[in-house]
Amino acid sequence: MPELPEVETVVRQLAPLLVDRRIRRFEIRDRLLLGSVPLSLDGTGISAVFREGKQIVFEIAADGSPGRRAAAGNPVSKNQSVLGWLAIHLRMTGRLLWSFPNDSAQSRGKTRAEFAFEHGRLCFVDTRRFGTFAWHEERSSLRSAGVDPLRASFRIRNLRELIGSSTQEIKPWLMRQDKICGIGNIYASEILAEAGLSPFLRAGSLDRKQLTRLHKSIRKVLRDAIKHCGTTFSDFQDARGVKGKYQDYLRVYDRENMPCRACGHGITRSLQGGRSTYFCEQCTTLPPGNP
DNA sequence: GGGTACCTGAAA
DNA sequence: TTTCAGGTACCC
Repeated sequence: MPELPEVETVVRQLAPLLVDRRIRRFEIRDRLLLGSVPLSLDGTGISAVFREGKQIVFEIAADGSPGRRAAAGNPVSKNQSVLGWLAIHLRMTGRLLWSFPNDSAQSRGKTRAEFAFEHGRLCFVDTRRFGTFAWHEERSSLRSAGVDPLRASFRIRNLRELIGSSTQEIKPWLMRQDKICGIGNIYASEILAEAGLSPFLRAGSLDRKQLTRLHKSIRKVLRDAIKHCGTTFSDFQDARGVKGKYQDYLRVYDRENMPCRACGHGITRSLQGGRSTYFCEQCTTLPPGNP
């Protein structure tokens, strides 16, 4: 499910529900997750919820007493009570679903971990069981290697420096989390379609104009997707079980043989690194010798 | 770098 | 029955 926009959607919904709340009970039910959190979280508090790359992070504080709300812009992480950070990665099919005590029972599949609060519960559901929980004692160990493309400080020249003289094709390059974090298979195709660039171009071959278009498209596509609460195919749901809306706006992804929204030409599906790539042959110039 | 593996279920 | 799926870790 989740690339940057879907993770951001979940974080924005969970933060007001969870920050400064006490975890009554935290329970892991899937053996694949056992041992990932080396201490009991029962009775601890959540002092912040944020996104780091594609991870959802709960800052866990020792003092979970309610009403100890930190002043805005003054995170609890400044004081001594922070125990650590729980980083949740949803991988392909993970979901974090919130329900209030009086919500009617929803069908949500098998719950693999659950946080119980006074005012509701948060269930981690993950069909394919690829999702991970990781415990960090240092804030710095959370940081993903790649730069967050929505940070104001991410400029065209940063993109140019990251790409360098890479001979990798630009579409798989965009999905490299050690360079830019947050872009996955859907948005890599969408970003290139928005920029009018062939997914088969060598990353290091992009000229100044193409880099400018790429940089602009990365930010535009991710921001627009967040505005529409992400993309849903089969699995993604936000924290309240609602699907994203961005699939209605996709230019190319999952649209093989359907008409390009710009020129009407049929969308092509191809494979790169074993993963589907979608693009319009007419709106992009293929490098020589490519399909 | 690319291929394969992890795991489950839906669809072809 | 086979193929495919939004991610990433690990192997040459």
